[in-house]
Amino acid sequence: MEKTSFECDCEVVHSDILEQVKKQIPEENDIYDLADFFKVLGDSTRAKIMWALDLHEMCVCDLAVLLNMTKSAISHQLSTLKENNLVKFRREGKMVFYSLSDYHVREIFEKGMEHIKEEATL
Amino acid sequence: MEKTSFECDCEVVHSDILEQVKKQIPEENDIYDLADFFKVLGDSTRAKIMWALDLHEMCVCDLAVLLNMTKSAISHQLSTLKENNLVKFRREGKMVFYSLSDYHVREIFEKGMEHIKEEATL
DNA sequence: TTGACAGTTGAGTAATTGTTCAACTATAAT
DNA sequence: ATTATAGTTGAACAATTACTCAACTGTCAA
Repeated sequence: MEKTSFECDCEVVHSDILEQVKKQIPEENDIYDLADFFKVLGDSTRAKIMWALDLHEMCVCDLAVLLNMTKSAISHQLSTLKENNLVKFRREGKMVFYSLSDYHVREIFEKGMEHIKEEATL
Repeated sequence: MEKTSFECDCEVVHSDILEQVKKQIPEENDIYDLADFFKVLGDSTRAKIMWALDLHEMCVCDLAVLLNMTKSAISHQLSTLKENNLVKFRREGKMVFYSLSDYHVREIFEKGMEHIKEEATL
């Protein structure tokens, strides 16, 4: 344990552990991007949309009926998902069909659900 | 395509797809819990803490120095992580050491990072 | 018992965010 | 061209939330 004088209100830390962790922890930007990625999945409306699109491509109206929300609300959330490259879309006449753009997402959702289910049994 | 009269502002939907998706989509509560889980990971401070704890157990001061934040701010976020069963802790004298409580989290973080890295090459 | 430090907690504040509303664009049909 | 419907977009509002600050508890040492 060593004295320190950082901007935080701490006086004693385990500097050996700190050094080790500083070396191995991912870059600031990568962690930031990762947190942003999880933040996008961390809204129940977007999570429902993602699950639905994982099962089948759907148009905005389909999603609006499924979630019992307005087209506008769905479209806003699809826009967020689009910005984060989680969904892709194709236009067919007046309709726009959305689907998942990345296979990782399914795996992440499944792992997350495992965690949820396991926690429920504690 | 069929006429509908839901509370949303849609008139025509693909009812066959809707029926299929409704049958397969997870329960409302499970999706809600999952979104909450991702929401917890979706903050850069908490994401940094989780990465750090994945590398080594650390006390509050260690984390405060590592992230250059106050003990209070760290403690609040640890509290959130605790509530969501993502970290566990042990007291040793005046210090409290935190560590990850669930092996799923590491896998989920790694999958998420894969997604980020892949996206960066697009 | 008193002082020092690690950590927690609750209230308050500033910033973020999900939805609504209204106006808009795009496509197709008459 | 006009009308109708699918979808998008920006502003505004309400709700959430991350951090600060100050006061607090818990543990150890003298």
